[in-house]
Amino acid sequence: MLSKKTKYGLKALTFLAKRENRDPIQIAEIAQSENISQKFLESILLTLRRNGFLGSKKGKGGGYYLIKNPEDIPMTAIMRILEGPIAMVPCVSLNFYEKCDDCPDENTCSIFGLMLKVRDANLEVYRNTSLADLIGIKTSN
Amino acid sequence: MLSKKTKYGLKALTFLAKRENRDPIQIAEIAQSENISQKFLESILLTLRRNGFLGSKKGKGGGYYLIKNPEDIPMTAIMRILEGPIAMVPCVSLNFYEKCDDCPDENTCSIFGLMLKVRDANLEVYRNTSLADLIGIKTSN
DNA sequence: GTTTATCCTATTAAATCTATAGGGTAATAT
DNA sequence: ATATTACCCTATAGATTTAATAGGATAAAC
Repeated sequence: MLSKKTKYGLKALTFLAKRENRDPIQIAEIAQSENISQKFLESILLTLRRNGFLGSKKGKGGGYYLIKNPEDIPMTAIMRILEGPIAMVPCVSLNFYEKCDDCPDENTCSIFGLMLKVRDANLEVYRNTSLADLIGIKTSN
Repeated sequence: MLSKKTKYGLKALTFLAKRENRDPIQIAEIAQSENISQKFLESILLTLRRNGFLGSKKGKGGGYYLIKNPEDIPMTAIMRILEGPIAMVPCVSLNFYEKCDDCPDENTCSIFGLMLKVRDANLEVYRNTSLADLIGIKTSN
């Protein structure tokens, strides 16, 4: 399941990406427009700023704004920050590798190969999708 | 993240699939061999039996056994039973469709298209992998 | 210096996942 | 028959994660 955190984060990012200019937008405006708890969204935007996706400005006329071109923000980056590892098990994760505590040996694990294929399939999608693609015409089907 | 339920279920299924015959195997033996809490595994096997993957026999000499050929058990089926929907959001789910409560319109939702692609990528993998594939030689990479 | 709006940590509330408890039921062996 | 074995089944407790809130600190604008 996609967490609300990721969902809200993506909605906020697309909201900002859709705008013609990069003037700061207040949290309140995004929250209201996208139907998101303002405080919750606040913590999400903070995370996105700390990870280099957003810039912010304090005080009157302040708010958040995109710091990069939407074309240059791949889904892999956003998903890893908001949702965590793309892999379903740590032992096949590229960026969050960890040994599975209950698995004695990856080479004999029956699930390992499947999880590898799943990871690659998801990576393929996320790598080939940027924030810009999300605000464009909807994908077919 | 893959739940322990699914992980344990898959391990139990592969354990049973690997055997040469289809004699009943006790829960205790599977649990011990795969390092799984016996009571937890019990409830998982029960689910798998109720969904037509396993048969069971009571009393002495009883246990669980595979009811189908491993080749005829696609990952889609197992994942849906144990892990739930393959889609990350209900609005793109084939078998568990539901409208997202916070989304006014799927046609204008910026995430919809992405989630559709992710779902299809995962389906592609799960549809083309059977339980038999899990006990074979490990996938490359 | 007052207002505005982000910054930041901590805490609570809710939901989900994992595991256990404890007795019921049916099959087998003797 | 009856004792034993092993699955059947529901409920519940414990642990973890997710979602949301609280409340003040900091910095910019006017």
